[in-house]
Amino acid sequence: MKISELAERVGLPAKTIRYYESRGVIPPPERLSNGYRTYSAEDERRLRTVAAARDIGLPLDAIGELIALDADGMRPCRHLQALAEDHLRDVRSMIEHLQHVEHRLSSIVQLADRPTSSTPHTDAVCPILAVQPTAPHRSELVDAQEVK
Amino acid sequence: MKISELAERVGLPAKTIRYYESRGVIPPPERLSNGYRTYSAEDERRLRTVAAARDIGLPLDAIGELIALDADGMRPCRHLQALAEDHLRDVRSMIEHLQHVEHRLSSIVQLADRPTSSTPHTDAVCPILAVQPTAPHRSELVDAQEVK
DNA sequence: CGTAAACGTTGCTGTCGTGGGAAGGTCAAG
DNA sequence: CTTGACCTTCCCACGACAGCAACGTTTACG
Repeated sequence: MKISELAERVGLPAKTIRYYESRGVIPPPERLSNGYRTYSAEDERRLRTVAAARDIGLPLDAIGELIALDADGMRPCRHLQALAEDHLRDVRSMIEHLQHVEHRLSSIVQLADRPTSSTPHTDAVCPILAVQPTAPHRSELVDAQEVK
Repeated sequence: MKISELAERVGLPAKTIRYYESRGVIPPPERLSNGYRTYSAEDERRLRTVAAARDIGLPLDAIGELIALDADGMRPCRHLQALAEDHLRDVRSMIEHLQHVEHRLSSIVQLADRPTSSTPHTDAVCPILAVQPTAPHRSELVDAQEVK
């Protein structure tokens, strides 16, 4: 199986598969005599695991450790559990934060709907932005997620 | 007011202020004879607006347009409203997505808690990852948010 | 047989919003 | 005079890719 067929079957761009290899997330596959990568069913299984782990937002480095453990014949379930617990905390705080932002945004939209009567011309660039900021503190950058 | 004082008052690192200037988010300030940036109260007002807009997750380019409108003497409230509406949609879909992820993660954590009896040794790297994937489709990358 | 399309390969750059650090100029205090 | 606290510019790194360049290989067709 060449890279574009694997890409088709797993639903990832071929470029992404090469990137995962270069990052050490998946082991380098065999090569044909012309230098083309050739993949086994085992490789496909691993790549599907990578995709599933990526879909829940785990970082590639952590996924790479899971795959490496698997390649060593270990069952990385304990490891995965720990990762999932940590990430679950992060996801929950992200949700909380986004709900604050959602609330702020919807009040901005509503305020902007009214005429200037209820939006006093303060000295701010835009009065509706002058409402109390959501986050009194911030520090940790949390990862991005994909949505359709 | 020099840059570190402005940074202190607004609560942003001086480095970030210079970055905003280089990105065209804020206009370049006056310079002292020695080349140091010097900021007015007007500049501080604008920077606070930038910080408030950034806290709700607006992209810097969009914020830059708001500030530019303000610098041209316009009230960018209509513009802001449109931005907020669009972003509100994005934020809501991000929240939805994260809630799916949260659900997946918590079921992974629970499954991993049980002994192998309930986690059949499938051919997957880790059986608990084999559960139905959350997102049947995905495409659009949505922005990251900050949390503490 | 030539050639064009459709693959494959490597490598570089850009995204977004910073943080970190280098290498150097300026200024006030001791 | 030196130390330390500022300021300046510039470059590198992050995560997870996407886009493009420039090139080699294979396959199909006239």
